[in-house]
Amino acid sequence: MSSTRLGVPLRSPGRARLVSATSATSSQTAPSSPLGSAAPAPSRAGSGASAPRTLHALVRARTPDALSAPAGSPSKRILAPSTRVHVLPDKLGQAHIDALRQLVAHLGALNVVRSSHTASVAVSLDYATVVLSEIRAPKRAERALGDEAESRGVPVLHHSWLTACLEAGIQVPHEAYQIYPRLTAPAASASASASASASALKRAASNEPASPRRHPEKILRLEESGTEEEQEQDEAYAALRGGYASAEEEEGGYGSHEEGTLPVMVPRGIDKGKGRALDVDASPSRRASASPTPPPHVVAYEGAVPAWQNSANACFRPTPIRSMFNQPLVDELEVIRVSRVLFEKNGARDQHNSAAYGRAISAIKAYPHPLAKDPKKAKEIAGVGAKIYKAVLQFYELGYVAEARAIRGDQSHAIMKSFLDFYGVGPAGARKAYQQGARSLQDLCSLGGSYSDRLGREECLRILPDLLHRIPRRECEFIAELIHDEFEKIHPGMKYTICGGYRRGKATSGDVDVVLAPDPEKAPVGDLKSLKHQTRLLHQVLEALKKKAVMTHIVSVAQPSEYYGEAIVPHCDIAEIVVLPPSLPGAGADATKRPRYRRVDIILTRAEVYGATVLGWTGSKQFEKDIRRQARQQGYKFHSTGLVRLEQPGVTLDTPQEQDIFELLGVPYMPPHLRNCDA
DNA sequence: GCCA
DNA sequence: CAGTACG
DNA sequence: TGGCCGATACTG
Repeated sequence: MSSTRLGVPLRSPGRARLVSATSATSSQTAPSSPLGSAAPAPSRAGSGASAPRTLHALVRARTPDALSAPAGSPSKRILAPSTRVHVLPDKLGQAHIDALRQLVAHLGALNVVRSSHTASVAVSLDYATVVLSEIRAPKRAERALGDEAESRGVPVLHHSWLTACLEAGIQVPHEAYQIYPRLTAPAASASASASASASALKRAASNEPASPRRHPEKILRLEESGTEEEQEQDEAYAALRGGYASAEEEEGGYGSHEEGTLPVMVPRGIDKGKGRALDVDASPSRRASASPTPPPHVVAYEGAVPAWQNSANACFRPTPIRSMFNQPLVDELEVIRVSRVLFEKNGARDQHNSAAYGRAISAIKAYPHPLAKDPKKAKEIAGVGAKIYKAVLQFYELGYVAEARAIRGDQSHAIMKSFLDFYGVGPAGARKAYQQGARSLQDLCSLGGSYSDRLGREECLRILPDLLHRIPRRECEFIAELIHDEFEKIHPGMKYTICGGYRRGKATSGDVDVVLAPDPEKAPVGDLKSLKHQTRLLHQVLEALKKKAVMTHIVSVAQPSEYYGEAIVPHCDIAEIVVLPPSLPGAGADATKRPRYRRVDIILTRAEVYGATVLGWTGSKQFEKDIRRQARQQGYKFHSTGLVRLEQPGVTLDTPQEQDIFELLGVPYMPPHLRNCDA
């Protein structure tokens, strides 16, 4: 392993691929894979004569091509893709079993099929999240399951649950169909319709209510990293109350952050009162010292806040950090979205499924009325279609969305979701790692690590846990100042903005995004003479940061293309690095606490496109996607190196300020605090 | 999954 | 090329 | 029914 620590090679150690890592641990692979275990439904029995006519008829009637469609690309996704179904053969004819399996696949779930070699029922039950049967007697079901499965608590449902889901067009709660374990509340007979016993379902579900405070995935965290999340939630709840949160200091040594004092922003569509929002701009002159007075990094935004409008485009809708009205619903749908991300394949339209959820979630988050009062209003929200509308109704009828609840209860989902938090691990990597038996950070690192397999296991375990911790605002500012100072030494007269979640007002950030450019206002040196100078400047600063032992790793330094066809186009110079900041000045007694490694993005751009770069790095993700869509629609293309007209590619328009871009695109200026369009 |  | 990152 | 952010950029 090349010494990546302190001796930072300008060749990046890279964001390593988990996939390509050492293939050591495969011992525990077998029974834990959610994917590898599933076998496609047998397709031969398409016209099984002895199969119950009703079932086949149902499938055929609603989706003519369902039976011929390959398992794995369901035409309707009604069950969570993480649903793994085992069909108990008892009392069911083979044709009936096959039909059920096809229905399972059709609904988007996976069949768990016991291989003929391992005749053990227990083994295949190990994969299953649900068992289907014709049996109606709990005692018989228990016997059929065997000891091991029983201890795992996989519920046995009557198979009519499947057709109920198909009919409803959405996954329905399974309490009414559950045979074993027997529910305390007398569940309706298996054939009863789900809606008939809605109140019973409510009771049955009450032991697992949809609550925004549930964090099942926390189990996986290495350290006690819950506090930051809670901090952020406290802030959110304070915002909901319209009050102030007293943010307890958790990140000792770095002073307290004060985002609890952010006032609630009320879009004019809700309250006729004059919209007043805040902008966050880090400028060295407004450095935070103590915090009796308003937080210095928060600058009032005095302009008018755009009113809510029912646009399918997030950039037209003011969206605060948390919805004051519908956040629990947003959180519920987000669970489903993440599961779609984890399971989406590359080939099908699957890949846009999660994006559709993302847009709907964003639209609901921005919706300025409580849907609880009138859930039917949801179908009028642009971005909410037939399917998600059903989910909304279900949420207010039952208190949860059945699919989301099922996902929450799925341990494999929780684990894979937690893998996504690691740098360099995406959906494919998370799936693969899980499949190979990884269940923890340690496992992940020994599989090859997310962030650099050159780091090796030890280094990996040393750095990655730190990177999971979110960064308080105060420290974001401190780090940005360190970096800006280095730029000033080499090229005086630079301005900078801390972008990302920080700029959107979040209490903590996953990393620090610093956008810098020569400031024409105050530059004694003036603008950089050329893009080459710009690139060189960045490298000089990196060198300096390395010397000072502030920067410990270079993740990557972008070498963007200089050409666009014939034309030379301007680019941003981007460095993704890891820093180990010295303790904050004034940390006092708490200075004993060791600092953490932090991810930092340094973006060096030109004054003429400063607005575009800041806009592009402020987010949120959904906001960026949608403002780009809007740009397309208006005959432009936008990205963080500038705005260009489609007719004249190669000519980058001057956009020194964010407002310039909003204006050109016909979008009302949205202050950063209202661009929180992701769940 | 949603929409032009 | 797929996978991932970056908002 | 086609398109969904970026003529992103990097790694293996």
